[in-house]
Amino acid sequence: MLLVVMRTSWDDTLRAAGLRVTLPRHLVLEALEARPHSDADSILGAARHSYPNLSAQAVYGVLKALVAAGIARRFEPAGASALYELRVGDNHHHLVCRRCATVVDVDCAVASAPCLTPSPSETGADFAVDEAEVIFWGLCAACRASAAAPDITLLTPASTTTER
Amino acid sequence: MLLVVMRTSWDDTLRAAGLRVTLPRHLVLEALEARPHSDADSILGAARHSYPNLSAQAVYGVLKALVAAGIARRFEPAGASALYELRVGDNHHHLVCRRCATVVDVDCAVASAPCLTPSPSETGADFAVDEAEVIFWGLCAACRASAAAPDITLLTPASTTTER
DNA sequence: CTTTTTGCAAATGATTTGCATTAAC
DNA sequence: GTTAATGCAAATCATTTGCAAAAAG
Repeated sequence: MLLVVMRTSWDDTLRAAGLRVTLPRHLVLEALEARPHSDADSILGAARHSYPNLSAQAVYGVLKALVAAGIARRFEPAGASALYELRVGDNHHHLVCRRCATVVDVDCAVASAPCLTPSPSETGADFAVDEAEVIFWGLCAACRASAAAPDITLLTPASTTTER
Repeated sequence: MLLVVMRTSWDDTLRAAGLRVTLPRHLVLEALEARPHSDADSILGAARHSYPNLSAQAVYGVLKALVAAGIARRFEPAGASALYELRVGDNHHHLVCRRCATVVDVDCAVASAPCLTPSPSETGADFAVDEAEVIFWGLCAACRASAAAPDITLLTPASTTTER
């Protein structure tokens, strides 16, 4: 294996989680730090710059391990490939541009125990909610500006090929 | 094609949307009415009871047409297969049980123009939000009762095979 | 009769799985 | 030395696509 300088706090994060420190893991974490909301494929691409032999399955494996360890979070806004991010446990949500698919973080609008109260009274079902996943769909400023072009594929919840 | 009685309001709904009235479409609508939050496969199974020759692609095609026409809504909570429902345009959200995957509708907690305001002030990004997709994760009453069993696969946002 | 839908088969794309090899601790 | 991770190839699964035959209006 290549001899590379890999000594950041991420290594400690991995150890703290009981995970072995490996180059693939280090690179995936670095890629995610540089570009939050990346999918497995772009992480692979980024990591391969410094480690060409890295396999796709290794990336999937690393991501699964990170998510299981609570180091990373996985979400799947557009239905196609899943996205990952390292901001974990702060109950933030996402803003997704229907045109360019850009994802932006948004802190939860509500104060403390945010969206964890789905109008309990109205809810006929007795659920113990522990997490609220929120995705705001819309158009970012840039796309709104150049929104002239008609017949462009827009994103909708859990879909990739919807015409509007 | 089989000769079947298919004369409900759904036919008018289809016509109103400019879609031709066909048995497959009628059956898919019926299946969705009987069991909201179904995936393509269970819809296929239900529809085949009265029309054994129905193909999976036909169901996908019908569902896509219904969604495009605004008659059905598609969402994908657990990452695996997409779910469909006929409640459209009422901005309601979903409660999903991590254990049994049951999906329950919840009316939006906020009053009128609900979750369409992702703390505009805090949001650095200038987005024009037009829809908020909310999924509440938790455990339903039944699953909480029998929650004794350890090491059971629990669902998490956009994932199907996560151990907890 | 014209156009939309279906049915069938094959193709895609993201992600997972099995297994031998290799690197971490 | 053990055990956990990686690399490689093959396998899954939901969903889509291409095209000819059948049905709707």
